[in-house]
Amino acid sequence: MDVVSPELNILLPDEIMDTEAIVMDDDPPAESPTASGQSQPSDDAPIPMETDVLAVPEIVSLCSDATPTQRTQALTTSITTDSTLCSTTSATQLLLTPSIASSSPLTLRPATASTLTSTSPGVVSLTSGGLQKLSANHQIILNKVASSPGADTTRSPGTTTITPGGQKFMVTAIGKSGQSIVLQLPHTGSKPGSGQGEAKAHPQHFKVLTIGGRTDLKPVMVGQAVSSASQVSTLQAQQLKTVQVRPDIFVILLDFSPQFRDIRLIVSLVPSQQLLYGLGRVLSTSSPVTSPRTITLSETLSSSSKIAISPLKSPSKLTVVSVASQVPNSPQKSVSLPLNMAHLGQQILVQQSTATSPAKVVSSHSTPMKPVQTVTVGGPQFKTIFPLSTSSNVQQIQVPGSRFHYVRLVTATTGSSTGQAGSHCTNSSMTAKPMVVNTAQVRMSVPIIPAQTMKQVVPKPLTSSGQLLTTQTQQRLIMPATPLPQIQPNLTNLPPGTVLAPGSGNMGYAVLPAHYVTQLQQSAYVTLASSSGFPNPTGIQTQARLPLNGLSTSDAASRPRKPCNCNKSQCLKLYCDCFANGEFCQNCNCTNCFNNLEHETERAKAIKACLDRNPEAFKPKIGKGKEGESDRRHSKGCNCKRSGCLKNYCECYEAKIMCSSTCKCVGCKNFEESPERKTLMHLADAAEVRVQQQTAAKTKLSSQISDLFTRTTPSITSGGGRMPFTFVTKEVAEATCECLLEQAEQAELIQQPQATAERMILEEFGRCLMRIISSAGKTDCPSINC
DNA sequence: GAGTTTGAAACT
DNA sequence: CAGTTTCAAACTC
Repeated sequence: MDVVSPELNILLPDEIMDTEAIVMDDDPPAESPTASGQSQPSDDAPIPMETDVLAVPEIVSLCSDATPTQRTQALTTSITTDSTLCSTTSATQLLLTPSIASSSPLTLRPATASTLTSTSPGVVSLTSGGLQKLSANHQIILNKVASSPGADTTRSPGTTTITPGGQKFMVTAIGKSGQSIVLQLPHTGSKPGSGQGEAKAHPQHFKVLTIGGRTDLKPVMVGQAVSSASQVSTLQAQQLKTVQVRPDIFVILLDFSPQFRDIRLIVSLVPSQQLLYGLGRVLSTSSPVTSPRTITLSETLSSSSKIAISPLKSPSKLTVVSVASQVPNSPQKSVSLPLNMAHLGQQILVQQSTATSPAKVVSSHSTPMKPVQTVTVGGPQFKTIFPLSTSSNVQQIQVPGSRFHYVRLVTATTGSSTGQAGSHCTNSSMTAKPMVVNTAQVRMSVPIIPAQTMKQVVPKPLTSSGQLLTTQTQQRLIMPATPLPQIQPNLTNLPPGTVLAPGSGNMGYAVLPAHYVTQLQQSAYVTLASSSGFPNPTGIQTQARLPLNGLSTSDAASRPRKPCNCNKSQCLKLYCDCFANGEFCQNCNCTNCFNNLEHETERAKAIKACLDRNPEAFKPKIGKGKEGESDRRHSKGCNCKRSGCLKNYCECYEAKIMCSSTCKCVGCKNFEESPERKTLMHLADAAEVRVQQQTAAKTKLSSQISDLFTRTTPSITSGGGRMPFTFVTKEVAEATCECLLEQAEQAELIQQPQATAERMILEEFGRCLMRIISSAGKTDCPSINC
């Protein structure tokens, strides 16, 4: 099912996600449409609140249009913060993990509640100044819900009640008086608003939020299911606000402690009846938080998914993770897509939709998630959420003029998502005030170039439509927010589907180093797995075992990258290829490496320093030619002295381009008419051709032998088996001769003496015979490889 | 694998 | 900008 992410995209204007920008509206909209079509008039007295809300629907049923059966699904949400990471690695994790039980309600417990008491079996009330009562029914009621079924009528301002056995999760007094939002959560075998006893028949599993660590608050097991979940946490929520931008989508604003004040829970009911919820965070300009954090959102309804997103360091940046879930009865599976963009404070909005695929553990590259792309362009804060297609892959995109590599997350699924993406952009640009480039109008000449081979690979221009892959449904461009003004002009060439969003202040541009996502995925998984007490699905530990530098197996194969061996540069200098390519060091041999998540600050400073020294430090050195490789040239030119520019010391030679007038090399032999260069090229070409011919010959031989098996009649047998000579047909003989000729040519190329050449040929002949004999001895059709 | 060579990056 | 130093990759043995 498609995730209607544009809604979220539209529904998340700046003022919603930006704490600083939120303008509380004391007057609710006269008509506050609700997804459920219900109306929850609130005649209760105004409840004191710490914050107001922009708009509050009376009742919003997340699955209002869903059938009772569809409503049977339940959610369990947990937000945890690994404080240990914060202390040790300056990284904080925020985990939102609805999981465990299929019948668990969405549980959100801002744990900054000063007190948490268990009023009755299965009922836990926690009180805080800004929190409201939470009822673990299959509803989330925001603001007043006096008449809501299952609501705790005894609630009081600042009280949050969690009733595991119920079917409602109620949050009251978070909005204006008389206003409420009821998030109807599906619950198996129970009606919305049904009593607690029914909930007992369907044990609830709670996972409690943990964000930050208030010393004055003890982790509390909420309900019996919490004990089983063993995921007790503390959420430093001091205020809870709700903002409904549209009838079907609203945002729960959780004002946590200062360091977590930017956390947002976004819940939406998309037209497809999907429940979308997720975390978003905004770093306000006043946010003192500078330490890197990782936000991981995970959900398990009948399925689970995880998204890890690093929070932003730069002010007014936004990271939103949204998870859409449905598939009430689909087999359990684990889906993970951590997106961590923490390093450079990039903007990321991620929306995920779990698919109805059979139970399986999906790797990071096959996860049925729909990553979104967000490009920060500068200006006021903006956020966009796009649905990310399932089975997304990561492709690298090289933005002209930028050495950084953008990542395009594409999906293997075919469909009309491309147009949909454009539509999203259009909608976003129409709805959202911040400027959003309609990518449908963008013409992108962005090649997808492996980062490591950037200097060597001729960029592949896109088609006129800018569409690289016809099968991709979404193009995602995720860029960290490192300011790279120099690439600004090139952003106009972003591919369709790219969303250009204004950044915050001077942090105009976000650049995603190559394999940023994949690398961060791996990192996030590691971090996730290390989260204390987190019920890590088995898939998490296995799905993110990416090869070098976060590359997928296929990527690694196509773009092998050497691990660096830096010792003194901390991998924060351009000496380090990883750093120079905008990648994290992973599986490298470096020591004292700072090019990782744990050293965001240092890395950001190093990037800035490099840019200060050379604003084009991260631009590709090899300029892209207009018509291919012939026009490629080193932008700066080499400065070789002794290598003659015919060794890999020379960047030009390494990039397989000839030196140009920009080079300052001495004794250069890397020019068109250079005999030395021609010799090298000839040898290289000869070697390549030789390998190809040899491969072809061997393949042919194998094919001939295989064919022989199929054609040989059983009449020619000896003792029940075919005689070896029956396999030496004309075709086999020819193929063998080709192998021998290839061997002879090879011996000649390497200038071997005649005796050696003869020996090589004979050895090859012997190998051919052995293959033939071996094939003859097999009963099945063999496949012989020389 | 250790040592050397090399040239870009960093520094002065 | 030029000279020097530092650094890590490329190269050799």
